[in-house]
Amino acid sequence: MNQGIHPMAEHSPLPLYVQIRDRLRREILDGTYQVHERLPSENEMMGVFGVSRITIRQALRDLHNEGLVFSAQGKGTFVSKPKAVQNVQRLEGFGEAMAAQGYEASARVLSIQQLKAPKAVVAALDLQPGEDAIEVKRVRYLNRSPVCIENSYFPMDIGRRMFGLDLSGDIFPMLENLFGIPLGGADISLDAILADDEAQQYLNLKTGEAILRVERLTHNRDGRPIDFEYLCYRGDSFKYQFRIDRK
Amino acid sequence: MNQGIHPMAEHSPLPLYVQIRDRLRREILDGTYQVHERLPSENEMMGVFGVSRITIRQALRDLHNEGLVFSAQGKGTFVSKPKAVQNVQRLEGFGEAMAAQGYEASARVLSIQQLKAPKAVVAALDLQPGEDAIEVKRVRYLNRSPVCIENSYFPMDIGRRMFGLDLSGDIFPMLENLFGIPLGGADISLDAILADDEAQQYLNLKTGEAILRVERLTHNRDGRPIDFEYLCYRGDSFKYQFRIDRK
DNA sequence: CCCTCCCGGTTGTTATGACAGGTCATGGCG
DNA sequence: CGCCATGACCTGTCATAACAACCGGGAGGG
Repeated sequence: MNQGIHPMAEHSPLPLYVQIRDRLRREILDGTYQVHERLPSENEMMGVFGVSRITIRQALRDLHNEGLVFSAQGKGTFVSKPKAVQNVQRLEGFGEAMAAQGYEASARVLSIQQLKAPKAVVAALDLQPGEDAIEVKRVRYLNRSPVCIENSYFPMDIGRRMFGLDLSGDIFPMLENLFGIPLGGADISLDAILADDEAQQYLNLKTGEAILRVERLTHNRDGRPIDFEYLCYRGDSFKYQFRIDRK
Repeated sequence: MNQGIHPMAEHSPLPLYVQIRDRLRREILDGTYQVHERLPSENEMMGVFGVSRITIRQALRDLHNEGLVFSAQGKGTFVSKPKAVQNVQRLEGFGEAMAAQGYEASARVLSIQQLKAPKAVVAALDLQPGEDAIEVKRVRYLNRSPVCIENSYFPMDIGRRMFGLDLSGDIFPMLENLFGIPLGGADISLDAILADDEAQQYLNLKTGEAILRVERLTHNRDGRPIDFEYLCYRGDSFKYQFRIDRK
């Protein structure tokens, strides 16, 4: 068995279902499987990948949750229409959103420091004038290319707990699960600006290129603002997508 | 077995994992389990519900996808956060949104014409290759300053009815009230680009200024795409704002 | 010709069993 | 006293097996 997917080739910590899921997703996205085309049956995949049915189903289940495939009992599993956007009524961080769409996201921490909160931060986080805040600067990578500079500001009682932690992952799950802060919603504001020095340096941009700037103020469930961020995306390599409904 | 959950009590077509999932969800929402409280372990639940572990895990998997619980290997499964508050963002046109905020908005129609739909429009509106569409080009003004160029594409059956109408107002209410088309939702995509000739001309921009570009595909309530638009906003005079919630 | 029944194929559900890997408390050793 | 090894407990992953529910087409009967 395990002819298609190598079982645990020494240093292959990735679970089998993850390998299969990612491969199927790649093949769906690159057109190997057309929209509404039937995927091989679970039984066939068992043979192809040399794994048991439960493993195949686990991979398909994830793809189903992502909205990439749908199943019909007695008929098979099919590629669904290529919806560009799905999870958008939901507040998600960059990494969460990208992971949900099958991209490989990572972050590099540039700095974390305590400073006197700038005016905009004071207003956003509802601080006292002159109060300190914690600033976290990160660069976001997508498929190993820098796409976003992220400047986050936290109130002291939350931000001080971040020193010494690994901030290269997603912050939202960390706030929720590690800090026990239930997140509520976020106010988002988007505009377009020209690349400044910082953007040119970290995003490898030339002078005069366009930047998609996002201001995001995230609240906890009680409505207290807890995270104010500036996100500067390369205009040529990122789109902010979402879906809204009428009434 | 099956002491807690009755197996298939005559007319109980609900799968066991659905019954367990729904019961756990109810208990989470009504406070039987507090936020961040540990749920019984999978092993314990096997005994309580009298089912196998795979069934328990299937129930927990669904709750996990709903964002109600999260797991930590070696520790247990925990309640993540209370119920979902769906604050749906309302789909509004430019004029509607501006009027709601007390601004004075107007529009000038540059052109309306029938043409062979460009590729992106064909894909968005789900047309046949080579099919015609109606294009409406407008400039949007806020307090008498131009802030947005709006290129809208409609399928023929809808667009042809627009000739001769006054298009200087809002299109969405027109579609709903005059045409009797109930609107559903819209997929929105934002990025940043540099001003092109058209933008420079109509928005009074210089070369090399940043543009906030919005692609908006609006559907009717049945899900049929009926309006595909490119909106190009001056980066320095307009912000796109909205609010989203975390599940 | 048409309708029905059946059968092979497919997904849906569930049981049992096993091992890997993480967490945590306890207790023994230095 | 402090450190760490150990084991109990937990979730994560995967295999094998079975039956149910459903779909589609073909065989057979009217």
